[in-house]
Amino acid sequence: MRFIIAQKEKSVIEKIVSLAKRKGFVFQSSEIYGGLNGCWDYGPLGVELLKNIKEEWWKAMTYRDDVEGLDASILMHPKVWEASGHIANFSDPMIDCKQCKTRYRVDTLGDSIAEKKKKKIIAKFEENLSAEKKDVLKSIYEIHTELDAQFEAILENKEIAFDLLSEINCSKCGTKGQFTEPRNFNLMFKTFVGPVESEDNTVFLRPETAQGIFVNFQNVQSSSRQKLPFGIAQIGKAFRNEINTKNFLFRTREFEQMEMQYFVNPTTDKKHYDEWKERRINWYKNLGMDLENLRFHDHPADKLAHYAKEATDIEYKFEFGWGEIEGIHNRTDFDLSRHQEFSGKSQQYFDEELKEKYIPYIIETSAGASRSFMAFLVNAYHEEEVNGEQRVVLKFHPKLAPIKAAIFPLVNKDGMPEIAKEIQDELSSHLRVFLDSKGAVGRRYRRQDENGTPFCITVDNQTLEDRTVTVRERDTMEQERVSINSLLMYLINKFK
RNA sequence: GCGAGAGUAGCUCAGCUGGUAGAGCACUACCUUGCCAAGGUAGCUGUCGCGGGUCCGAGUCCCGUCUCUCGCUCCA
Repeated sequence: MRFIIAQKEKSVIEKIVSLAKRKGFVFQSSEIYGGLNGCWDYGPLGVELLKNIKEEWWKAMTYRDDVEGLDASILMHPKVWEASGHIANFSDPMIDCKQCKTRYRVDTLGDSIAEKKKKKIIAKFEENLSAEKKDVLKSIYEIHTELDAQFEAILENKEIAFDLLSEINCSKCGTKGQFTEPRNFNLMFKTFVGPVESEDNTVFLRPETAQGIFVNFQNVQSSSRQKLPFGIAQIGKAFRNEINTKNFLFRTREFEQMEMQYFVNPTTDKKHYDEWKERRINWYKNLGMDLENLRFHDHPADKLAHYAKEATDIEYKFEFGWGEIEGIHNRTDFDLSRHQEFSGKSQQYFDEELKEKYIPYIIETSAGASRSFMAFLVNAYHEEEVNGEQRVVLKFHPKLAPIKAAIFPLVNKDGMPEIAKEIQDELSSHLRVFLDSKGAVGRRYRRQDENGTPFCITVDNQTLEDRTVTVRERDTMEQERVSINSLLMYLINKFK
């Protein structure tokens, strides 16, 4: 009996990573130095695609009378992150069981241990403790008298936590004394304002753009004279020091968000939440995302984040599974209340119509620009067979395509290159176009297919007679004759 | 962070048990053809991810490290 090992089919993601590199969509960051984990650079075509995605989002979200734009600073006052809950929730000490590799949050480790067992563990732990450490323990006992609180406090104390851990069994595999030392996982990047590195001037790179909007709520509202309901939109980079990165652009440490926070009267939250859900999924649909690859994933009530009353994700079906590309949350008045509390500045809004003051509720639509980029790229990727040959084509929506049209002289003689150049000059002040005269025309079509260019304009023999060109559509590969004079309008209509 | 696999030209890869690197495509120039890629001729391209070690000699063996992919874990 012989085993035939089938050659592993390359995953779509691998194909896309290599296509992205070959065509100049995405490169690995610092590649010549071996790369930096989870960091990627957008190349010539990638930056166009990303820019187009952001532009379409910006148009859809801010070209309306109830949404204003904003571009807040990446560095913010450290108190912002205390108010937002990021400092408290973002820095849990974790331990791993070396035996079975299970990871635990140290602060919740005690929850699953029975009281009787806890007593036993502590007794054994006290027995083996050095005199010096016993003093530490004493001071803890002075503050905490309850067993559970004592247990937790010991685990929170860096000096003696490990001694207690070595008496605890892993609840999964039962092994004792195999826990790693507690390590802090702070997901925020830390840096310093000014040249001196000290605790006092520590600041964080924002882990989300939303807080920049919350703290500017009143500035924007009063300067733009907006009345509720209204929103503030922002596109910008955010940073999270993730434990590990994954899946190409999907989980990275530096990423770009497209966020809109919509401020509403608390009694109308449900209505606005539903409306924005609908608008946001339609945005993806209208830009050509396949329906079967899109879905809402509602967060069950018991899994909601600390700030949310209702939450749903718009997910795209990647090869690795459904992945969130946008979150829509009803954040209630959590954020503004917290900022009011921490800053001491009122965040209330006076509603002229109702003659009442209240802290607005916030409906948030938080889209990942980088994740959308990846979803649009994956969604556009098609392998087709044309006359027995494989054709790779990126079927971007024309609005997203990095290059809108390519211009080819059929042959490099009889004045065709000159006419092609003329057309390029005319179109290029309106659209991003590309002139290519290298190689057989069929090959040039294919090259543009891989770039996702929706239209190819060819100058041929007939052009010399009647000033018309052929326009070849990317997906159908069908051609249409258009006169050079009306070419610009013809194309512009295609991008509406 | 753990486990598995991978890293050789811009891309896809070959290189058997160690003897200082190859193919196809791409790219450049010229010729030829002329509407759905890969005709001809010539040419360019690599300290074999990085750093150590063993050896007379390392792409090949050993150790470390970085990066990517997959599976866990994590994802407020």
